[in-house]
Amino acid sequence: MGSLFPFQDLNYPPPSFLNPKIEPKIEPFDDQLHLHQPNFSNTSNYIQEQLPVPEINLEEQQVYAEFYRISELFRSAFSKRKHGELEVLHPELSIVPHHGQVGNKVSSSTAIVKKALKHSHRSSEMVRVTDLGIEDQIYFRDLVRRTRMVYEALRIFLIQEEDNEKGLGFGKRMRADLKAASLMKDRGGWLNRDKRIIGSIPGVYIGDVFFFRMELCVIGLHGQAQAGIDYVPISQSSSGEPVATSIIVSGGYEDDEDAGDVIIYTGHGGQSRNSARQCVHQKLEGGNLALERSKFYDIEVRVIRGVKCDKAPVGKVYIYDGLYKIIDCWFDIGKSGFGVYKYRIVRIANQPEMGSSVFKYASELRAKPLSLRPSGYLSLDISKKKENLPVFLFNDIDSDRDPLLYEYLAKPIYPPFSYPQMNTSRGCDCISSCCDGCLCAQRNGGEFPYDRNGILLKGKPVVFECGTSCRCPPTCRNRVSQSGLKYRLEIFRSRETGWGVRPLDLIPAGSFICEYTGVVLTMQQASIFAMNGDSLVYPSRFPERWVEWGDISQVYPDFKQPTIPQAPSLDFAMDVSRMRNVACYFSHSTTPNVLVQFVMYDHTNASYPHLMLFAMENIPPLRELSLDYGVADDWTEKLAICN
DNA sequence: GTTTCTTCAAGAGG
DNA sequence: CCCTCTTGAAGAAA
Repeated sequence: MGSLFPFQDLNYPPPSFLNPKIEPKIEPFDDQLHLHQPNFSNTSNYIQEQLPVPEINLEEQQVYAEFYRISELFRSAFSKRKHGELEVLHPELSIVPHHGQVGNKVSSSTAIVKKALKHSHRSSEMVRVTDLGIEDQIYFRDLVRRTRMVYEALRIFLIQEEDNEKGLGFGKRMRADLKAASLMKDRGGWLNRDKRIIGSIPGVYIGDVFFFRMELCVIGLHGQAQAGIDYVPISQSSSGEPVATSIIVSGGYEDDEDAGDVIIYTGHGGQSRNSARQCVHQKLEGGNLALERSKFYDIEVRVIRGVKCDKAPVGKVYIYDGLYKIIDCWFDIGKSGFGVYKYRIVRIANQPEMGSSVFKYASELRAKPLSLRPSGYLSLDISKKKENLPVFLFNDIDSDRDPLLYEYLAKPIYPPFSYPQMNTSRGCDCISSCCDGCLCAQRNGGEFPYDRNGILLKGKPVVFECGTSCRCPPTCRNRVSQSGLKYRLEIFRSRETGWGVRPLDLIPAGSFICEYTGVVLTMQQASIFAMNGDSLVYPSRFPERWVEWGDISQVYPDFKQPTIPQAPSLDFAMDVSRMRNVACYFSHSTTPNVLVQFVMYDHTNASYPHLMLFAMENIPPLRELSLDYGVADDWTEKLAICN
């Protein structure tokens, strides 16, 4: 089977960049300034009596035929098994605690992210963090991920709250991006404030995507709310010289030239108010001086690019592109005839590919896949139009064609008895779009599960979308996950994870990605099926990652993740041995970027919810998608073996 | 510690 | 779509 349980853990950066044998180093920085010799480290039981089958079309009949075929398999085997044994085969639902299990080594490095207090300014102590072991990498990735989830949850919460108070589209909007950051700062929720980190920030990977400048401040990637150059100021540097830490290249200066690996960057200042034109000479001070000093001492800077992106809330995203060095610095006359400081900034070799160029590549790939990659495609749509977007199948490393052997199943096959009997279910009576207080909102605990953009607001034990018995149109905002793919996906072959899945689009955090499909089996059916050595997925084994999504208890301690509607009993297994969809190829990770949210909409059997997959973070194009399959209780031991 | 100043934000309106 | 205005918050410097 191979691909069903891709248990190879997927933790970025990919293993080829790791060297787990090396102890983490947190180097004091000041000495290096004086030595002038920086050391840049490389960096149902099966219902016997048949219930009436609802009216179905031809295609669905074939699908049901498959269900009955499998049911028949069990019918013969079922009688030989006893209930007691079945219980044993049904493992307890286990919620894997993921935190604080990362080993003792971490404790040394956690010091650098110790929560800052409310009034504290940034520290003046400079450090460089390199050669983190894989456990530490996972730890920091998780920390950054969680911090970003809080930020995003808070931001969306503030917007929702404002909408609820003032109604849609009236008056000026509050700056939720700023407000969320400010609230987190007050609670000490910002990262990396007790040390100034030179070089890469632990837990932030090249290619990571941000929608707001303030988010860069929150995680400590770039500490300036607006200024493009962040640096350790003179007053805080032991050598009396400023040191640049990070720059943002976002096209705001007319004299910039961005060629990717090489940037001609303009210093800041000299611009008139409300205009991007130079109107006075720049001075060698502040960030300009810091960049010059960083060049002199050969110190690397982080580079973040602002890149146009229609899907982003502000038409722009910020992409972390890795470390660069300033190799040249001069004073020049700019296009407007005033003096500007210019810096030639070159990307350091042997880093993962730049996020911004991956962005560009992915957009070309969407437009003309075959001209960019003439060989390697096994299918340009493995779903054969069953999905509303093509699902690519790509393998350029070996001859494995395994995914072609399975029938593509866009929706799971539920047992007929899970569908409602005629006219027994009720839906809402909303005509255009669902409104507050309608039946469907009540089912979800009085609020809608999604925002206007279809972003999942909070993880819940189960989400009720509007269904077949509702009168609202398909465009209703409570029909997010039942509408199919919105982002293009590619199943691809990887040396690290076997078969995996990656998007061709940027997927914003909280977005619906796809459903996990297969043939739904009762536990009794499943237990027999499992004896035949076939591939089953048990929904109850997915750790409850949804509790992490939309959790703002860090800022509002009273906040509790909803426990209503009640958790489904999840008394089923999903058979993917013959029919499956793209979700089946997601890799496993203990720091996943995708979560499982149970959703009900088309049938009434609460034990058989849909397994809907949502993005837990902003997922850049071509980054592999990963799910927590809940199999890695012994993960740390496994790691030890791998190393 | 406080105040002033600058700043490659982001929203809204023209 | 681009320009301009407004509001805004952090951090550096004084």
